[in-house]
Amino acid sequence: MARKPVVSTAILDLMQRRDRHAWTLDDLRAGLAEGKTSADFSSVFRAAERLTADGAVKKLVLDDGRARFELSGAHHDHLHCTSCDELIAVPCLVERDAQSALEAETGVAITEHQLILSGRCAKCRASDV
Amino acid sequence: MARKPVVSTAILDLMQRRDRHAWTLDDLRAGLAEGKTSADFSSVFRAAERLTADGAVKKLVLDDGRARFELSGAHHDHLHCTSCDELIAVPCLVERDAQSALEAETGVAITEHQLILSGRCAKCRASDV
DNA sequence: CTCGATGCAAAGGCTTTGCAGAAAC
DNA sequence: GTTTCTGCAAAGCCTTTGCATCGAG
Repeated sequence: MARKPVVSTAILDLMQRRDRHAWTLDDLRAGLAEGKTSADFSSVFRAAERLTADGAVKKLVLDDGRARFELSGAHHDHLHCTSCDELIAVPCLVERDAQSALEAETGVAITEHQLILSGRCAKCRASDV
Repeated sequence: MARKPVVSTAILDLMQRRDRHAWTLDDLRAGLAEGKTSADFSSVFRAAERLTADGAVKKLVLDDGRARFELSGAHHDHLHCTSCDELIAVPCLVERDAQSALEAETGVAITEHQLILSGRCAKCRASDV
């Protein structure tokens, strides 16, 4: 390495410091901009891409077509509030036995899954009527 | 209605006739082009959008950012082959009890979920090495 | 000097929209 | 004539890439 990956480091730092669970590229850029290490969008993109490849963060894409990044950790599923767009981590709800049975039946070697539950969070339901 | 929605009709017809489970907009356009009613991309887009709103088809977005459309029917989950990109319908694998418990705990009113299992299908695993 | 990291700008991929023309009633 | 559907073209939204520059070893 001929130069420290300033942006990558700042992103990890940001993600660890803040409470937010999942970040879009723009969230990350905005977050960095609030601090000392503001960065160009493409730099944020490349840093996030690299962190994903390195396994430090995980990327997931929602229906809106935008990617979200979260710190790596134990597998979990997600709850997405369709009103405020918040993404909440929840324990895995997929039946393991059924998944195994499915592999046997279909011949597909399942390597991972992504479950996104959608609804309106308590906050949003309380706020408007 | 002052005009028959030719494209919408052709799309439904196509989806019912062919074996394919999920269609991208481009798949639909190509499929129509093979038949008599080829249509412009925007027309396909609007027809699919309308069919989705009417509940005739369901739309889902994969990690690649492209939307797929499938005929409406009983809820099911999906198995996505990362090699050949095929999308296979499979029975729902989400634990209902756990989902209910989650609603109670989080206060989120869950309206739907989308589960996509990823892996390589038997065909793809057999074809290379 | 060398190599990776960054910024700027432009290109890509897919979706979405504006507008005028065409078809059905 | 009125209404809705279509095609064409253009704009949008995010993501991705090319290229020159910069900075640390």
